[in-house]
Amino acid sequence: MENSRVADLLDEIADLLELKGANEFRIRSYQAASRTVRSTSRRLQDMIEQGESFETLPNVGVSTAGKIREILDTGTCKRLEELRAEWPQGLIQVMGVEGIGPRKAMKLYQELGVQSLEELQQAAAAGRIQEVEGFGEKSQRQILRGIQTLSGTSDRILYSEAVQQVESLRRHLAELDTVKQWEIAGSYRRGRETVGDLDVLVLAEDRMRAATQLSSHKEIAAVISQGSEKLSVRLQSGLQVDFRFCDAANWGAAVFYFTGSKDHNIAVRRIAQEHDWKLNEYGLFSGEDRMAGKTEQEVYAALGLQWIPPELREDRGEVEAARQGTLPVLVDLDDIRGDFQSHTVASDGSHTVQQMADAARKRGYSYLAITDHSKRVAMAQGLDDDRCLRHADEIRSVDAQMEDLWVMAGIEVDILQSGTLDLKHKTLEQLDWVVGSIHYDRRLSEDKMTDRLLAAIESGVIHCLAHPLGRIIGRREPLLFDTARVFESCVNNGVFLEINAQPDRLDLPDTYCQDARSMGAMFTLGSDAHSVGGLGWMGVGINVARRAWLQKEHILNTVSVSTLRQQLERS
DNA sequence: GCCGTTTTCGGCCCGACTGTTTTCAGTCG
Repeated sequence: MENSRVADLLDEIADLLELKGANEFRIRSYQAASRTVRSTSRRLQDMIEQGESFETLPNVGVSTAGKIREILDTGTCKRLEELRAEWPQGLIQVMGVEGIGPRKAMKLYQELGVQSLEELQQAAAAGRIQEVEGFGEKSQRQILRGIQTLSGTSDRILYSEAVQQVESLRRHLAELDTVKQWEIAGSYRRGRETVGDLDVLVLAEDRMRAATQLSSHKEIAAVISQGSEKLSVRLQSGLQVDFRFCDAANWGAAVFYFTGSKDHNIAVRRIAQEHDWKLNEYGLFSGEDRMAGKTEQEVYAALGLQWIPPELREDRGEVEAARQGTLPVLVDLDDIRGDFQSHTVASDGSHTVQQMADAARKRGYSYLAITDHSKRVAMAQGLDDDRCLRHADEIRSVDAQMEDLWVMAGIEVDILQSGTLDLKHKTLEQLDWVVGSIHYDRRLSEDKMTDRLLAAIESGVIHCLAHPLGRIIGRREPLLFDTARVFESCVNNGVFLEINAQPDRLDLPDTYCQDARSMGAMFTLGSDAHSVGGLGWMGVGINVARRAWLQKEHILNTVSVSTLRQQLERS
């Protein structure tokens, strides 16, 4: 079982306890354990096999360690089953709607018998919600909106979660003697922020035997269909995986075809049609003759195209660029020399400045910006002016000990409702790196929100606008503001736009980056790591940058430390 | 339920907004 699945079950325990009105610290404790499990780079299964105790993990004590072991052994645990028996399963989904927490979910359950999202939707549509004490017309409207947001993405999982499923598949596939070659295609290969299912191409001579071996994967909950071309299964996590069998002769064509996107395929096929050729998953054909199909390169080349990186395959001009030989050289993870957003125990991170710095150096970075929260983010124990400056001193003393890493004294300062910043300019001016971001007062009119952002950008003290949209994928809508004006102001004021690499943020998203880039914007990548493991999210951020056609020269993280110092001195 | 100890139990995440009320509960980050 994968870490993410264990984390899901711990979260479910926390949710059910919350519904019950259990001790909030106990709830938080399960959530903390879940976060640890989710973000740790060690596989729990591996830890068991190597005889290591889960109690060595932060936020995991005797009790939770026992439950994790139980979950790994049996797929669930007694405590969870007890809690599940107490309340309707659907109430957790109801709690997932923005604006509905445990109390409201319980109230609606008790007053209206709402046990599921569907029943919530019906109750809201019928106007019954606003009749309940404590609710009104606005709550009812917000609930309908919230359900819509949820249903838009509920059938897709985050890319980062898919990565874990793929890792598990990878280990299984590596052990099968029937599988000669395999590749994950689809939106996963294109690096999309969410993934609906996995398309796995498999090269095997004996397909029947391969199918049997594939089906033996421990993570499979059910086989949906099985034939000579395709095996479809559903994993325990709910994710569907389609294995498609190919031959060596059409391998490239199949990889091309199943990587998509649909629109990209159509655009490429149109070129084949111009020549009276036919392009499908079995190859490029002139009449009955297969002209190409072994590799993707061969297929593209036969059509007079450069090979197109999967991240660009969205029919956003890449086919024309490939035809003219003008595809961009996309930024790569290897180009990244540092990270511009990270947190420590000074606010809501779980590691110290020293630990974060050591981890950054281990990754081969030349610089790491420590950007803890400012005081407005009270729940994170954000820093006031005094603490901010003292923290900067601490960062600099760590920096002085590091030979080949610049630990940048920074802050993530909140942009308040008025557009002023949460800390004094005099304070911010003493720091190496200032990112500005919005966490509160999210529901302003578009005009007010735009003015608020412009004020911050024009303040002259922020280097970077962090997670500009403030969205959480599938859960929180983006802030409403005039993106063109904001991007333009960033360009004019030399303020970088962040691509926040938190897997559920990925903010700015690719299409916004493309728009901003066309206006001349420059970017930073920030893992927004809240622990040493979190630095690893950089790779997910790179996907976004690549999908946005960004090159090395558009991204500050690719410059050397000396160039970075020069650039920051000038600005 | 975890953590860090003053090693056996107290502290842990708190401030502000929203929508509902008429003084505040619930939610959010």
